[in-house]
Amino acid sequence: MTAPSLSPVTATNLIKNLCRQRSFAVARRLFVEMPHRDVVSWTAMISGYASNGCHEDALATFCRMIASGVSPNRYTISSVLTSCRGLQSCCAGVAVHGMAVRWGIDNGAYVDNVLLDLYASFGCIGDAEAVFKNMTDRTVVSWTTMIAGYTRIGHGYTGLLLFKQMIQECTELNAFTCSIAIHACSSIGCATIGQQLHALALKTRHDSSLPVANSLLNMYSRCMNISEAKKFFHEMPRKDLITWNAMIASLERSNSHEALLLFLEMGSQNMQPTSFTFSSVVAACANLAILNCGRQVHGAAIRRDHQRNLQVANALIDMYAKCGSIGNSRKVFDEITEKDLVTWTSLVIGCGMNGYGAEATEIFHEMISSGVQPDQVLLMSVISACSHAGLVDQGLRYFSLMDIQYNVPPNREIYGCVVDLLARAGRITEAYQMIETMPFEPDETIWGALLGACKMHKNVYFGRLAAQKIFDMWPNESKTYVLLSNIYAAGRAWGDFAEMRRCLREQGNKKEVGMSWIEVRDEVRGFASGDRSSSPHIVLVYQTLEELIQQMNQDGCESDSHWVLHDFSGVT
DNA sequence: CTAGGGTTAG
Repeated sequence: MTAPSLSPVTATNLIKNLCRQRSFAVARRLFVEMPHRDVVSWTAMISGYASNGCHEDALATFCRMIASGVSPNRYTISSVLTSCRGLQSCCAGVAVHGMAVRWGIDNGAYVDNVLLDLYASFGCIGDAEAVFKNMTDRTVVSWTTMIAGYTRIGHGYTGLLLFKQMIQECTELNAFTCSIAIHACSSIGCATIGQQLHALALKTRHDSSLPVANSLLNMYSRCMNISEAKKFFHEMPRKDLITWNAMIASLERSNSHEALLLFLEMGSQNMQPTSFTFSSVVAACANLAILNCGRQVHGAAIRRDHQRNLQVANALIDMYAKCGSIGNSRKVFDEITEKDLVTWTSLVIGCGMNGYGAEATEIFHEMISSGVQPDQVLLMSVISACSHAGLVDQGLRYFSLMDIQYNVPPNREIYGCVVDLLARAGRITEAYQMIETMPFEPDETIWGALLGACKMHKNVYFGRLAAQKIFDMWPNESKTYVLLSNIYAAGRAWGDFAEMRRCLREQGNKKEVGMSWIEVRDEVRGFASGDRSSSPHIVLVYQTLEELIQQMNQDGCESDSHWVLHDFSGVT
């Protein structure tokens, strides 16, 4: 059958179905061969493209329609606005909005609802708000779009206020709105509202919707403790991939070992892991620094062709770096064709933490030459890499250039990093002056960096000062007492040392022992400093340590073992 | 011929 013999209605339906099957070429030929193309057939073609992700084609078809003298209607406008949003083109969206106003077709809830989403997703929440206020026929979609828009830009609380207003105005509540409201609640971490929303979901029976249940699971893991989330997960009558991914992602943040166990269980339930799953599981391996396991997960990702997913690849760079296998980080990095800022930052951080400061700066410059705009996280990583590699002056140069050359204003974290850079290098006075003159209130991490450096460089004067500041902010932080007492010990200020130890004992503030672990063949072995009973091979370990220290001393390196004794006496 | 939802990373 050829196009001319089809009725316009049949041809339109056919175009719609062909687009849904992604047979765009056939749909287009059918459209072109239609003897008479009215606004409905043009719109069918545009919306066929728009609702199947071909936004450029939708926009181009819209332009041809205008050029051929056919006026759009509200259906056309809402389809083409969908594509403007899909192309992330605020300009195109504003232009189409303007045309709609000129043609007098900007009314109607459908057009307004797309406009809301368009403005909200470009962060122009004020424009969205203006459209919303002028709407005479707000639907539940309008409310939901606004709540989602506010949540996306980090104003979850405003979103929840709108939700409350919506309920009061008796707008029907559906599962869409329910899940986005719960999401808004997770984003601000409010457990009380979260429980109220759970009750509301139960009352309205929307809890049986999987998206609602999944956002409740996410809410429990972000607003309450992980055991609540686990309980909810196990009690869910139905679970889909998103359910498993959400649970694994939340375990990755709290207990990476359990995340790996759940990943295995997911496989035994015949759920196929997605890129989401792999990025969480790779991150879990990174947290545990277990290289062998990480390589196996990498292999599993390759077998399922998820290693090309950018988030997975970025997680792999981080994982290899944290496992000390920076060469593999580089390999993964080199294979990524479309790198984003996180890709570059992951490698810079990886180099920095492995002591490759020069390489970190090289990669940074490579990124700048390729035209990517850096942000505060990246500049902090570069300065931190310089700090850890002892490239003090280079780090200071990046700091002084960041505002004028890279258009990145330094934030408090970056000032903290520079304080650390100076203090670590023994330039304690300069570090202190930096704290005093910076445009931010120093927090306990900044004073902590100074205090740590004072310990390293045995500076009693500034150590006492930094510790005092931290006591003012965190009176019960036993770590501070330990650090300061060690500084006193180093300065032979034994009276002060004894006083600090007395405070520590009086406080009775028992600190958890810092554990470390190492992967030996297929096993992970944990150990703590001073622990002489955790392994049958511990005698051999200490013998080897002694030999290393002797070797270091022979080579002219001063070993600093007396700190170890002070650090762990009194802290259990 | 038209609109809104749940899970990932530095």
